[in-house]
Amino acid sequence: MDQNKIPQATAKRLPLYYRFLNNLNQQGKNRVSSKELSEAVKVDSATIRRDFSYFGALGKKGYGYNVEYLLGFFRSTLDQNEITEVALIGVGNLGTAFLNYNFMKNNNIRITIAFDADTEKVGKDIGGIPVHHIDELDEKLNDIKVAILTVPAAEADIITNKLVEKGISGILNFTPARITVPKHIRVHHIDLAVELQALVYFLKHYSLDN
Amino acid sequence: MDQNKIPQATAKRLPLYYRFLNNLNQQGKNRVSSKELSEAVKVDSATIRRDFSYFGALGKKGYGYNVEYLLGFFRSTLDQNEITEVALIGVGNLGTAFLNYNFMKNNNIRITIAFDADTEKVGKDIGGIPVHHIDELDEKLNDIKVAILTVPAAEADIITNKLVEKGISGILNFTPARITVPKHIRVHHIDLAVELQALVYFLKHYSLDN
DNA sequence: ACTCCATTGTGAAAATTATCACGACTTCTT
DNA sequence: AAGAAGTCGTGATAATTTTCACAATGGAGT
Ligand SMILES: NC(=O)c1ccc[n+]([C@@H]2O[C@H](COP(=O)([O-])OP(=O)(O)OC[C@H]3O[C@@H](n4cnc5c(N)ncnc54)[C@H](O)[C@@H]3O)[C@@H](O)[C@H]2O)c1
Ligand SMILES: NC(=O)c1ccc[n+]([C@@H]2O[C@H](COP(=O)([O-])OP(=O)(O)OC[C@H]3O[C@@H](n4cnc5c(N)ncnc54)[C@H](O)[C@@H]3O)[C@@H](O)[C@H]2O)c1
Repeated sequence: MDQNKIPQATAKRLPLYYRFLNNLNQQGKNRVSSKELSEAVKVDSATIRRDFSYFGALGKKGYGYNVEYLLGFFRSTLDQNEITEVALIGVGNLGTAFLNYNFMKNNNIRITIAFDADTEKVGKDIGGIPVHHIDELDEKLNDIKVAILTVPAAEADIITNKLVEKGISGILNFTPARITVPKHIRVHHIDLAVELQALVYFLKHYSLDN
Repeated sequence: MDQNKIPQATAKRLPLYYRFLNNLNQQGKNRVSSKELSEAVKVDSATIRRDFSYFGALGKKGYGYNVEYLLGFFRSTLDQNEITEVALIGVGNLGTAFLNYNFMKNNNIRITIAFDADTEKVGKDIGGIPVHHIDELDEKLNDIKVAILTVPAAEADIITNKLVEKGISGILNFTPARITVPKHIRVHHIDLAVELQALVYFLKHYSLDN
């Protein structure tokens, strides 16, 4: 595809930059330096300049970056002009929190459909999003390329297989299961228990100043 | 502190290894190779061996690793013999999900106290955890070194300052705000909107086979 | 006891990521 | 108009992380 040159580390920071540029724009600021941005997002200013430079010369020497221009640039780079629809599987504690959350502030990604196995939940609207039975996945999940997985770990592989068959491209996996997918499908794991344990480990084993 | 030699990338994987070793142990397996482990946790087997090697020679050539031994080793390395208490601030959608979640399967980390500003929520027990008013933070938050932050973004800095004053060491921050802390305090950000946007970006801009 | 096989542990190389440091250019000030 | 101050873009370097590849060695089978 187009920009295979952009380092993954950079790509992961783009949404963060985008959000802060939006904030600045809403505050009416029209100029920003890598130094200011650095303080806001806690990323070294040289790293920010390097990140931006992969997209060309976006700023002006001695001046900084024009907020509106940069924002527009990232909006299209991050495909925020079109809406990306996302499905959520597993309307439990975590799934419900996501459905109720307004992802779409400054953000054109929407959860538009949810699935669960529990007949208590099926048929409801949660946060304005309809919950269907998981058996209807095949019928209802069309043209959606991204799924959020918040089912119990034991169900993760089964559901993943269904999603893969249905032609999903990316999965944001919140279950502790490390799911197996064909290599053209991208999975990002967010493993809350691991994050918490890792934080505790760092606190106990790393010296205070790093 | 003790093991400043262990790369951060390695440290972040330790809880993952620990969990899978627990699973294997419960399944009655008493032997495992880096290759098997690799398939389960989706980390290259050479990386796993390298990770383990920072702690010494834990395995046997031609045999692999003894599950029980390795598990015991990681249990003490990850301080899973003692309980780590954690506070949660902000009992909203996300906070409630965490309180209801049983973090402690194979895991000695517990949320033991929660705080909120909403008097509707104060006084309740959610998932068996008492919710106190945020104004009681100073009085009630003692000896707890780790906090999970799930308040609205606009409150993040205020609450962070309170936590810092109270002597917290680590914060797991779920708000989109990039909070500012003295440098001896460790903050891990889990930014769900950023993760989702990054996933979408990868899908659209990276070729299918990587 | 001997051979074969699997698998570790690790030097060395490669890949990725972050940071330094400065020349070039812009804007601001006087 | 000239000089000072500020800030980018980037070559070079450093730091970190991953991966290769294989000698060394323990275990299993005969
Ligand atoms: N809640 C947390 O704080 C938390 C933290 C870390 C990890 N997780 C993980 O996230 C996942 C979800 O956690 P949760 O607390 O929301 O669990 P939950 O039990 O509250 O929710 C799971 C939901 O999935 C539904 N479900 C079960 N089988 C299904 C199937 N085959 N198809 C569709 N839906 C199905 C259930 O009906 C339920 O609504 C789990 O894997 C959990 O380990 C949760
Ligand atoms: N829910 C999600 O799916 C989701 C996704 C991404 C990010 N987030 C972020 O996580 C945070 C929490 O999200 P949420 O959906 O749970 O929000 P929420 O509004 O449901 O919950 C926030 C809670 O914080 C409490 N609160 C407000 N001010 C407080 C204060 N000063 N002290 C203590 N408590 C206070 C509120 O009473 C409420 O219970 C937000 O910053 C949000 O941006 C949430």
